[in-house]
Amino acid sequence: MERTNYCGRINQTYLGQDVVLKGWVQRRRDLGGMVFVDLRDREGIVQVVFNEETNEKVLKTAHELHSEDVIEVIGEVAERIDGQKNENLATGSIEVVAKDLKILNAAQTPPFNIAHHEGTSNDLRLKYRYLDLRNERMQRNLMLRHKVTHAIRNFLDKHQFIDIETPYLTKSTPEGARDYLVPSRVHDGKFYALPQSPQILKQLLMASGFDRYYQIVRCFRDEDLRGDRQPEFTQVDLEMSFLSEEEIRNLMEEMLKYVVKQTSGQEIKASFPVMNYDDAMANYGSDKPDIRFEMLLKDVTGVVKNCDFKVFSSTIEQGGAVKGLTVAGGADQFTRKQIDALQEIVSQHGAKGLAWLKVTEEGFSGPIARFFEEEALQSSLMDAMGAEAGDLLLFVADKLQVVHAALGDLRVHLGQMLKLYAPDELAFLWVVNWPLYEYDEEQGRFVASHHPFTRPQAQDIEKLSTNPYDIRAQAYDIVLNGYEVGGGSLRIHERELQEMMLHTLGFSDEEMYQQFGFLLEAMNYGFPPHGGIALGLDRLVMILANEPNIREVIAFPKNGKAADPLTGAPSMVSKDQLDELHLKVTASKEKMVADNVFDFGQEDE
RNA sequence: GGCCCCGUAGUGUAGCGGUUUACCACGCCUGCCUGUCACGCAGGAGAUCGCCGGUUCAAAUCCGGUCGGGGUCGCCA
Repeated sequence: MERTNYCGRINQTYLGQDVVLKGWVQRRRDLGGMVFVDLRDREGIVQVVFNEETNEKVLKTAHELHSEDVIEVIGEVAERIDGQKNENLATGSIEVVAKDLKILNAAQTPPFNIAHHEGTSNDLRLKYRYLDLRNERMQRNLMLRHKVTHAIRNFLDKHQFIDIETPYLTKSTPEGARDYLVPSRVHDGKFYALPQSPQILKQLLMASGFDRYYQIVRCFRDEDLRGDRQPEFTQVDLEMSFLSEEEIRNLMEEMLKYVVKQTSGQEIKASFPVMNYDDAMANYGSDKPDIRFEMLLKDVTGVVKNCDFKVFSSTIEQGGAVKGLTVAGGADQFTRKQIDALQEIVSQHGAKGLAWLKVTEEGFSGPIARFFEEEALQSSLMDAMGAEAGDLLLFVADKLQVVHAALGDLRVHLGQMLKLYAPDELAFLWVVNWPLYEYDEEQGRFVASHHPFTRPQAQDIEKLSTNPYDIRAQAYDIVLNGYEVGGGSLRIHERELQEMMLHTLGFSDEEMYQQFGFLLEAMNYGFPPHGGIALGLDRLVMILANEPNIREVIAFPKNGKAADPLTGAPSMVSKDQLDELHLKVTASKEKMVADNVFDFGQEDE
């Protein structure tokens, strides 16, 4: 029989009608003379009733049902009498009285509780991902993801964007993340690289005159994973010709508001705040500030420069800085032990310690209070920190970079710990005026802070040869709730400027032509002014879904070691395969076998 | 690569040198039960305490190593 309805979609309008349902047994409640089954499909759950009056034979089969059996039920939709309705269930006011039951496929007992997978190890969930994805939360997340991409495509189509695919087998380029390499059978000893992003190709599409391009595209980076980073991830990749930075930002803002409206129903009216990179670093200690709450970093370097607390004064003497956070009302909230736990957070970022003061009506208290007894010092410190009685003051003294990293992270932790924002709040902002270059101490050279095709700000171009560190880029990041969900820039479209840029990055002429010759050459043939942005789709969906980890919005993610416990990838390959690819593996066989921990398909019987 | 945390029945956990025959809950199996909804009741099975080594009269418990997982710093233009 053909299915007539989704379980979760049955409601009062079907009363008295016969329905054919197909789904999974979420739960059986067997009362002997009657059986209740919670039947589940992608749209939800409905209660099915089996009893002797309707069909004795069917009741007998119902006694044998197990969790996750796939069944077909034919029955009549009936209203539940008062007192039997279930308020916690969307379909709780009705039930399906079964007339017929067919077991389409019986199931083994699942290896973990599918409906309540909280606390189940990540590894087990990934190994049986197809079961984990039956969980309501996972179904909801993947459907949300679908709605987000659907809304994006819808919006971009309306705005004349053209979806164009770019190759996955492409050329390895220096700069940036490590590439995933793909060996070539046809070309001895040569490799393709999977794209870290389609950056150059989308620029070339601008040269071709497509004017507005987009692609929802997989990107690959062979770097260590994090909660918000997977080795393969999805970008909403866009490029536009003839638009200014502001025009691009406005369009993206409109798109993001549209996406939020379409998926969560939330209407964001105000325009996104635009913050200078320098201000973000100074006030939030981060280039992706979470502006759902205040608690700004306060600079007290000038105030404590000459104080008797040597940790402060000598750090400043050596060129460092002292900054702090004011935790409003925190004096009574935090025990000594809890403050020690905060210390752990800052030390992860290289800070040597976390100094603290509690502000009381009588002045400061705490282990370093004795250094701040002088009244003038006390009041100027209070002023600088914006503090009042009852507050907790936390300080880090170190190199400015360390201070920012430590306090920036501490701030985020405190915001979370003290619940300083609503759980479903969405706080977008733009971070602009990025430095074009950063100095990489390890490599002893400048590296592009965005990428080598980023356009310097017009007034700074002359500094390319004199003072690269001082150049600002026409680059912009879109930040949401403390996550970088996208970044873009205006690009260089003039050959001469692009060559200057690459020279500053340390490229010789030869290296430059070898790596990027095709791009430079394209710039000879009428390359339009252009710019673009790439949004991290996984992160965006993660935040909209209110999930703490990007894995929860990806159907088949990798684990922390970039492996897939479900399929067992990556795995060893045969010698024949290697030979054909002209490859020789030098890793020890023992190590590889030991590393191959995945076993499956083996029954224990 | 560094640092931190975790590995005990199918799942989640308790136990942290000897009163242990390794606790509890869920799940599983058997039986009973006609209005349950994480149904209930009675009974039952299920664990070489990740692995290797050491300390000890005695190790799930302490120590070292190793493997696996998670987080984080580095890394991620």
